Amino acid sequence: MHKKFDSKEIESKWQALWREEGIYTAGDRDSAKPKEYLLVEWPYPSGNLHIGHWYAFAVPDIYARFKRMNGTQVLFPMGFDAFGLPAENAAIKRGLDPKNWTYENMAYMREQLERMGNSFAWDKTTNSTDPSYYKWTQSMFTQFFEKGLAYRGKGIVNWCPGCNTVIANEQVLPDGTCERSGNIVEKREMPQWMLKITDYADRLTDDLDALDWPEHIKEAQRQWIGRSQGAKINFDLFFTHTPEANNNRGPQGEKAALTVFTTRPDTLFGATYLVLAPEHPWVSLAIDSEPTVLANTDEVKTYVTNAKQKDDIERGDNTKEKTGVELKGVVAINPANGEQIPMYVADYVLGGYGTGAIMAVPAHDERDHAFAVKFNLPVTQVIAGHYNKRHDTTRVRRGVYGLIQKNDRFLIQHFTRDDFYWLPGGGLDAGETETEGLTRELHEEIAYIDITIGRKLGTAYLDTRSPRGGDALRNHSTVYSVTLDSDDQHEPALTESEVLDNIEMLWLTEEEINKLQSNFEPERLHLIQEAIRALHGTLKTNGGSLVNSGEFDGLDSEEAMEKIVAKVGGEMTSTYRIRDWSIGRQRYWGVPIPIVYDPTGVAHPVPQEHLPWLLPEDVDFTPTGVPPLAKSETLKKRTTEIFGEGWTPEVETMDTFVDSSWYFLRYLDNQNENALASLEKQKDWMPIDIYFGGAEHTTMHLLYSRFWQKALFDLGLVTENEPYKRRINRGLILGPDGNKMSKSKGNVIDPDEQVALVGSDTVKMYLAFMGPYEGNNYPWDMGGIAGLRRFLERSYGLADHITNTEQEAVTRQLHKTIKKLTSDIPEAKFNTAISALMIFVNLAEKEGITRTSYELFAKLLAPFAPHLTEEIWRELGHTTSIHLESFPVADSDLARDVAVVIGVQINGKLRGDITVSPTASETEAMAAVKSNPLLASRLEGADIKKTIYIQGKIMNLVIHE
RNA sequence: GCCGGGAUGGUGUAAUCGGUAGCCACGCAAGACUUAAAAUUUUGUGGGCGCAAGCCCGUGCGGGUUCAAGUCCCGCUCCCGGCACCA
Repeated sequence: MHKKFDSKEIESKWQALWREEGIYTAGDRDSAKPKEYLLVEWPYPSGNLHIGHWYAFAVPDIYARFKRMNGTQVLFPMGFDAFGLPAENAAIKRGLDPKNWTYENMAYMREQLERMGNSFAWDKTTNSTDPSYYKWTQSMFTQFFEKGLAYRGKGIVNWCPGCNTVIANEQVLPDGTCERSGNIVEKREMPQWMLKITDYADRLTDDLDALDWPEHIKEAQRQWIGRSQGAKINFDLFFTHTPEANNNRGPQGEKAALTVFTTRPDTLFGATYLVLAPEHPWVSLAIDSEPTVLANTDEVKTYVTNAKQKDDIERGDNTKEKTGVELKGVVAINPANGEQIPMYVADYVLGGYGTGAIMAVPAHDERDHAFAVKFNLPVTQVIAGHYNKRHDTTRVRRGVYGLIQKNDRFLIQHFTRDDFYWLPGGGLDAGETETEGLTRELHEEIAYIDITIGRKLGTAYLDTRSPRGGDALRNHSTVYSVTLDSDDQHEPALTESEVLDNIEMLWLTEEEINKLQSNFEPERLHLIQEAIRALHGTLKTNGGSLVNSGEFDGLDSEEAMEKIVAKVGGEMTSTYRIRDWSIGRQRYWGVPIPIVYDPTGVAHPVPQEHLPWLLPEDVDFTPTGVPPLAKSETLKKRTTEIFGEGWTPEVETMDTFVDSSWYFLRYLDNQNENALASLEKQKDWMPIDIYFGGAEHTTMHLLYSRFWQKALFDLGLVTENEPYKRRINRGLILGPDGNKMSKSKGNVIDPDEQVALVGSDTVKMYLAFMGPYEGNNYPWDMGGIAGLRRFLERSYGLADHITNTEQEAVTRQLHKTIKKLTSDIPEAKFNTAISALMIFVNLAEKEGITRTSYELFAKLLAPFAPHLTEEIWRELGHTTSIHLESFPVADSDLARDVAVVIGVQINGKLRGDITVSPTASETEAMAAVKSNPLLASRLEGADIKKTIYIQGKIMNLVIHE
């Protein structure tokens, strides 16, 4: 019978002692030890710990404790992100003071956190609402302001009617709702406090490469920042409706011109019209100009008005038909060839991206092509080869393969729907499927890629002087130029008949290729597969070359870019999807923006000596859309007293993401009154070695705080350019029904209840055992947690199985377990580590265990079950904490097996197994096979052609039967 | 559409420099203990055939490479996450 495991009693007893002895106090840096800074996301003090908090904090504690026992000085702090709307909303609803509400919650939650039994360094704690904290938030803000990094900008902002405040782009979900309240976000035009995160877009993208983060997070940030490299090119305008407008020069005497942004300057010769976004300032100027420069002002005006009323979702629907209106009476001059091209306003061009104006190249852009077809605009192909750069990051998959075979060579090409629009036919015949249409087209005229046995020999491409001349192509007047080797030596061009005469052509659909795979003899099939693979590699790197581009004809598209930009006086540049971070909030419970306005309305930062710029308390914070701080008399009075009559305070507060952008720095030096954190303390601890957190922060907190750190770095206030070396994203704990926990679904698991039921150690181990910590979501399973409780009871009960001597197998298993834990825990593979502990207990319970081994086992279990192991440790007669002990080191001899069971395969099929030493020779292993009657009988009279023996793994015999 | 990550028993998962697929746990079934139930405990548990020894099949689907494939290669399907008329 196992010993009674009174988790409640054990937990409160040892928690009190740990607190009393301060064994988790971080104190000062001890340079004799290596350091590890482990960070978990500080919680919002909502008033109650939920199971997600447990998953977020209790499981990383295993890692922290393991590291500590391994002689590392660990910093594992905890604090509260305590500003924010819930406090204010609770205050409004129940007539409370947000500050009291927040501080009571923090006190209660700290108790709950202590009952978790984590090894937090409470001596380093901080919270964002403490004036000694937000003094520094404000100080950094004013320094950003002085550097021009914080500014009051005008623009269209996201207004959340639920929160009664502006929110940042990152806080708007893809469906257009608010990340906090779920309300549909409105667009409003108003002045806004912004941080210039766009200035750091390049560094935020480039520096990701060196971080030890999961690739999907890095990639999500890259996409969010959305850098695209290209060029800005000016197009001069020419007025035909009001020719006198051509004489109007700008302030510098410049002609009227429009700047477009393009990622494909190499296709400039193919730009056959220009498109402006409805929001483009030139459009409003043209509408309002006197005398009017447009021949169809009213039509344009109507279109623009309608377009602006459409919401983002409607405009973002790229499946709908393109709309637009020509700007009659003005044309643009293509700077490459001097041609006059028409101009349009259309809502498929976005005002907020690039320059809000594009050059349309319908031959090489799907959207431009769709628009050109609808408005009957010319399509000029300027890149030869089927390959469309727009899709350069991807490999084509769907579509049609063409396979050309000549002796041992295969010529294979693969086409997709995107190739249609410049193919001579340009579309499908009636009743034809896509595949049929492509096949038909490709039978007639095509580009070739020459592949042989997995090696790229060279490329060939379709070279036509008459890209729109579908008829000419149909009549087989195409000239194929063929490059025969990878050194790009151009062979004399072959005529089409030369090519066709020498090659046996097979045009295959995907289906047929698949069929081929089953019918071809293996050797040839292999060749085809290699060829297809090489083809894909080729497609990825081969951008095609220029045609119909004057002096640039024949140039590779990649190298043509800069040359064409140089010729037309453009500028190579990048644009970004990311917008500046809007941080002003029209609410009360936040950090006051430390800005005052002089009597003329100019903004000035509040000087350092007046920080913290305290949040006033005489405020009615009923949300009306008017910032509550505007109603504070004391704030007004304070401003007047310090700065003089006529000066007024800024009345907005900061987004709480600002508070959490630097909290990890304050932990390091939470008492410092002269700096946010001293550089010495930062050198001691930064960067953060592991940041454990949730997926929801990928493009918000994680991006903001990286930006903040870089901005501080440039100010010389921090020692590191990147805050987080490694990031581990955990998943979600779902309700027992597999759904996200929510009160309305009634599937919420209360951790306090669970702890009362089975104990803190059990809850923690259950959460760690469910599966890999990184990534997955797991439903709560009542049976599962009972299993962990049983395991701990049996671990405790091992005390009843103590013997004077133990079987060698037990000792060996113990050392194997040490080895397994030592490699699994650093990789955050807590589930397999626990599984190893279970295997050991299963064995030890059956076979008996010595007291020495039991002590070692207790230490192994200590990071996972800190309370129970402390109890076991003390019962074994120790007077100091087990958590001050060192983690056991595996004896490499004992951790190795003396004998292993390995499988024996005959002709690749498992037919039995043998027990041999892991270092047994092939002769020894063969002897073992022979002594196995079943295996021996199978080998009787057989001719062993080949023996494959891998020590400790497998024996495979190939025989003639 | 593009990018990133996945798919293994009834369930969560384990095993990837290719080497006995299913460790550990849950669940389930049968037995022991009990008046009974719970708890505990023993045994079994991928599917099929067989009294058994054993045999056949099996890691989303179709192929391939290899003595040997969950793992590598080619093609596909579905699921999760991110982005999306971003020029």
